[in-house]
Amino acid sequence: MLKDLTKISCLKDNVDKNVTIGGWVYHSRPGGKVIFLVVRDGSGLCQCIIEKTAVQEELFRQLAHLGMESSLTLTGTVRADSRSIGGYELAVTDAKVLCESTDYPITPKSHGIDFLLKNRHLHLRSQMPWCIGKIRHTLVNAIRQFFNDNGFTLIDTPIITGIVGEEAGSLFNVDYFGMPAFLTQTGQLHLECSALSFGKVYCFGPTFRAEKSKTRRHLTEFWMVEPEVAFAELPDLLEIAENFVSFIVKEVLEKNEAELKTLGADIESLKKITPPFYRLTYTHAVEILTSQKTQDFLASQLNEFKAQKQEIENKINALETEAKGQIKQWRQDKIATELIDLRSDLSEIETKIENNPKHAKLASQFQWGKDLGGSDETIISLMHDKPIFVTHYPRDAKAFYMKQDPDNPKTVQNFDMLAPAGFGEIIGGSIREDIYDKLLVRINEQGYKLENYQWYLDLRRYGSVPHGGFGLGVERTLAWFTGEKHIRQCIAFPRMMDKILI
RNA sequence: UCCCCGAUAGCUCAAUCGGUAGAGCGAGCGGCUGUUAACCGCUAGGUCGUAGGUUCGAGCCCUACUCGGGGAGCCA
Repeated sequence: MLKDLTKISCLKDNVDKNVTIGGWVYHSRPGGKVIFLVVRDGSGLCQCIIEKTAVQEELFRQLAHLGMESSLTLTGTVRADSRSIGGYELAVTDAKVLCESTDYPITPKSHGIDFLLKNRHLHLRSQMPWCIGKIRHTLVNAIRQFFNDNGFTLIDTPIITGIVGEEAGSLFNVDYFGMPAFLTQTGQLHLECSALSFGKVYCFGPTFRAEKSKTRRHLTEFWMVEPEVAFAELPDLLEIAENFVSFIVKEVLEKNEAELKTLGADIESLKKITPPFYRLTYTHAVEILTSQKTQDFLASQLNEFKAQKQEIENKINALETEAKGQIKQWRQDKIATELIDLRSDLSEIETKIENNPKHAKLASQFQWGKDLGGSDETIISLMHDKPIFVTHYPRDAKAFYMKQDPDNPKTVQNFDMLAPAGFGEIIGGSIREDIYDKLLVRINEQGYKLENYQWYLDLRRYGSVPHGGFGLGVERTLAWFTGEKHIRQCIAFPRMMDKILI
């Protein structure tokens, strides 16, 4: 069966030939003498034309009544037609229905997020999840390719672990034959061992955080890639990170331009993502945040938001006035749909207007020593058109293993990479403390049990070298590339706080 | 844990001052040779999230709860 089928993505190579495709009804527009069936097969969409005179009468009747997501095979001649989606269509001569679907829950009209998540097992067939899935595939491949081509060795770090990376206690507990264990929140500590064996290593897999964060940037299970490099100093890491991010952007742009367009991604901004990225110290970032320039920037943003709000309100008023007049029913419907969209835009812009002064206040009152908050990152991110490295955070705000900066002992040699245009943190990383005595002090300061870290200290006892690494979140990166607002759309089966679907 | 918003047909949303519950999509039937979220006609579809309260009368007002969305903290 499979061998007899032609993939829709290959129709362009089969013009004027007779082929059979197998797929699902994505959209149906039955007419009296001609039926338009848009069929998807996992490789693309194809409009199939069934003329009443070209097929048997009973088959025509059956095809005219096919519900969305009915599965079938269709045989016919491929022809180029600019009116068809994808530019090619199938003039059907025969078809075989495998499964007739009726009452498919997901309709061509808009749905709420709750409904779509409850129907995730079916929603996965829709265009948006499909496009994101194809881009994710490219992204994951590009990530592996970059590290494989640059001398890194893949290390599969454990998912069940007894060690805790950072002090955060928000880990999932596992009852491991009566012993306490956790689902991993990072492969870093295992990678440090590995880096002292292989030199350059990386791990790539799921990671788990039991943080009670219900936002569009959080998942409890997400995928992270973490390189770790021996003999590396901070500038080395930044260079690897910017080359890495530039490479994966380039790959996605090359291989998924059509999907990016369908999703409405900002392709022009993505094309700007090339080395070098901006470099900013934490101290400099604080100066920016508390500067008049930032206050002016936020004030101008506020004005822009207000202007946008006014514009949306004007549109709403105009449509409401029009709807009150004597107009055709179809126009009424169209107005109703537009109003729903506009009201949703309006509510979003109102939130921004409400938050702007709060963020401005937070930024202006920012004190050296605190970790950068989400809104602070967003402000820095909005002020740049390329990714920004923020380096040298205060030692007290960061994890115990980060290496102290010799030039300013109050800071550590770490970095976050912020995606531009308000997307925020995509990467977090650091040089690790490689001096035995200093690490010992940090472990004691944190009040950690020394016996749990003897093995970690061993790495500093036997052939310690400067080393470091970083972690990049796959779903956040994907959200940034695609312009998707919710991170949960960027994984096939999202796991969120208080919610496991299938 | 805290703050804000919401819950009306399978889905997305209306319902003016508290006064008989509405529309589109989807489903079913019929019509239409080129449709692009097609269009036109007809049909079916409701315990207004749950429990109380105020009132002659509650989808609308009040209280509590449940569920969902957005945000803070934390983070990739």
